[in-house]
Amino acid sequence: MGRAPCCDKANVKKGPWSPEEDRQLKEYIEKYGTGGNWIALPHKAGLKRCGKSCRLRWLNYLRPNIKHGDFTDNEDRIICNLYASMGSRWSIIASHLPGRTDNDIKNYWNTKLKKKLFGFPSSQRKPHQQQQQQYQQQHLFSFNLETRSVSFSSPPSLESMQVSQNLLNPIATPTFSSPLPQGSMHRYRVKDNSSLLMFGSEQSCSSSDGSCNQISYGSSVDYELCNVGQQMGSLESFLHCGSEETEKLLLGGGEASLEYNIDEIKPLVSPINWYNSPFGDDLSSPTAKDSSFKTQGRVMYYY
DNA sequence: AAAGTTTCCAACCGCTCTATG
DNA sequence: GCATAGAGCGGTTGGAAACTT
Repeated sequence: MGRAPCCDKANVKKGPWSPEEDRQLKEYIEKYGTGGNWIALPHKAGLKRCGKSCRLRWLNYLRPNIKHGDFTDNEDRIICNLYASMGSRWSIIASHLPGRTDNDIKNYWNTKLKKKLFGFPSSQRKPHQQQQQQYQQQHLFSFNLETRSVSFSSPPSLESMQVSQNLLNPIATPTFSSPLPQGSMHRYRVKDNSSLLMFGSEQSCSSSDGSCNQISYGSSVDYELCNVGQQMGSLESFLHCGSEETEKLLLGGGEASLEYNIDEIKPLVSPINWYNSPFGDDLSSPTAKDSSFKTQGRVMYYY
């Protein structure tokens, strides 16, 4: 047996809110508050709406001091920074941007900021299927030991994670007091004894119909790597070093989290575009289909 | 000018978490 | 400890507006 619906769906109004409904809801909440019970609120306020719908309307649109549109560069940076460290935790990200709602930030990320970051100008439109195909082909990431920068083209699958774990000697998963993204988390020790932490949820693509579920992915380096690479690559300068600073950044708190430019954040949030393959764009070569790791000079490629 | 396509965002859906009895 | 209800969250969708052909 499924759970009971939160309201009588047959007798509630759906769709866009009218100015009159807005006025009713606003007046009621300003006078009586929510009473801690959204389910009962619409009836008391004389609205034929579901409680959840009222809550959403109030939180995302009617409550005081809500800002809409025109995100500043500084807000962009904060969003990217937090997305890089914790993924799509929109409510937490919103809590760092006064006046912004999780829904607003989520929409902004999905429709504008992601494209801005990944360099898709709005005029460069591609049919949906073509974009999807391109995305599926680029299952690559590279880790540059010299610059200590990590570039993701897309997250590895769970199966390939296991292959890479064998080859890279996984070490214990570190514990952070800050919230980390949901999904898988892996830490690898690479050739020079530095280590790389990866986290995120998986993308699943169906070979039969070509459809893909959305992914959420991030990467980070741990304290050890921070310590050895303090002055070297963009990742270290992004994350800083030392437990206190790192935790601040993972939590998105503190002044330091605002000091980085978009280019530094790009490699951390991007599932595409920044790999550096010796095969160029020829991803159809037979070797590219092998599920194995190769090292080429200082750069490690994943196929 | 019309038709087709894409973008954007408000709103919905369904799930998990938490409080309560 | 279990069941239930409500709150909150992230993902998805519908449709209007904007843009392209």
